[in-house]
Amino acid sequence: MAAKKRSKGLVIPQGVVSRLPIYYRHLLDLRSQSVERISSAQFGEAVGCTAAQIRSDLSHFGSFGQQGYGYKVSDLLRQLEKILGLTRTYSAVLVGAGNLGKALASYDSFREQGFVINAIFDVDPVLIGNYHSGKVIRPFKDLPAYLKKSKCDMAIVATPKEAAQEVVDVLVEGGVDSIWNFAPIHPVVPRGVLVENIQLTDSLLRLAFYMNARDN
Amino acid sequence: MAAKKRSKGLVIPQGVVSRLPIYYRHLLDLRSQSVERISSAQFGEAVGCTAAQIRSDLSHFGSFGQQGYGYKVSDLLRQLEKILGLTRTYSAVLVGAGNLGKALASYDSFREQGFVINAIFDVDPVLIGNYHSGKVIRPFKDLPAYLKKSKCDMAIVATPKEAAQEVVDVLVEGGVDSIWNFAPIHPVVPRGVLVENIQLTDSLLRLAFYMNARDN
DNA sequence: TAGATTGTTAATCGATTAACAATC
DNA sequence: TAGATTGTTAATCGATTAACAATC
Repeated sequence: MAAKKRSKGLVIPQGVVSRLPIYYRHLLDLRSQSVERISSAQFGEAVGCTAAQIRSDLSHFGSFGQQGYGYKVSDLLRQLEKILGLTRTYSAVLVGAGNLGKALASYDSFREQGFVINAIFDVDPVLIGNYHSGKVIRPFKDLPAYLKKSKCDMAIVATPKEAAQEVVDVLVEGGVDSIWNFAPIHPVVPRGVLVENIQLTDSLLRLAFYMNARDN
Repeated sequence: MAAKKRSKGLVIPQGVVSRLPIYYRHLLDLRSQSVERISSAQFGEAVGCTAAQIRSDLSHFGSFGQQGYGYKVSDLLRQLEKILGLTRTYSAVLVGAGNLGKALASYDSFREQGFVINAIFDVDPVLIGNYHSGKVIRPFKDLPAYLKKSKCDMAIVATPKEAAQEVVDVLVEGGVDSIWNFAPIHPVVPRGVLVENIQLTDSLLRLAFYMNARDN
């Protein structure tokens, strides 16, 4: 049975993982339009891939469809929520309260998805003590003590490049094992610590590449 | 000759394009450490791929190394700047002056890379007329007129989900053919218009997936 | 020259797609 | 039941890697 593969430790290909959030988003759309069922063919059409890919991707996690019918939107949505781990909440700390950090702290859709920022840290004395989205900005030096007291499922790193590795080290030292990193580096972490990087500049450079390639 | 393939219209695989910014970033690092030469083996080691992949990726664009020596950092950097289109500047408009838009407007590394935001637009009467990073926030309804007067190489879309497609339509109508989109949709655009999406939530969901998978 | 390392070709690997028996 | 569509297997496609002749 396909779902068993997971617990056997079989890895899910990266490509599959990248598509799951797309599927999930589309299912939310379908639900909001009160669509009850969808076939893999319709689904593929909507998200821009083949029906076979939809079915094959989902089969990594189990059998969620019904022959001759397709998938029930509400069922598949519930399954994807389970797969993506959206049936619980996540407590987070944010390090870096510059413009980007502030933007992330006040981004509602994260909270709606169950990610709650419980504390904000920065080194800048000008920022420390200020309130942002209902939270006081704390001095970075208090981070280790904070992590000792408070459970923290993940950290958001939105510092400048230069500070990022040190920040990650302090977080890992404090027991944080999942990091969402916006600094333009690939932080080095011990095995077992997850890092998901958002490289804004890389994305911009890809766009520049394609602009350039088109014009040539 | 490999470089010729480009002008013949041969497409560069997505994977290659995604790695170019990583290579570029590492070369900047090397230069700042005054490293003069590097072999594909050292390079691969540093960025986490094989030597063969480095050489194969670069060979899509030409022959930049020297047998028995490797690559001269300054030369390869110059070549990558050309490939990525970083030898010119790009004029941009920003639509959406919320927290994320403001963060992007004041993100120095974009300007350093040659991307200059010339105008900021929003629909919110509270924001219109305010200044941010030296630019006045203009009413969105003035965007078409602005695009008629002013050259614009690309647009940054940092609006809520609901507004994004309409904004993209207005931009495309106004002649903008490259869009850096931060709204959580895949905008529909005519052929020939480039869209690079940054899906913050998708990235967060991938992290959640891996957290969940690890704990099971 | 001898040693090192490229650019490229061939071999391998993995991911995507097409096809179809199973079955709702 | 007949029609539709799944989950999965086999075929295809493309990307990565290993190997090596070319050569600095």
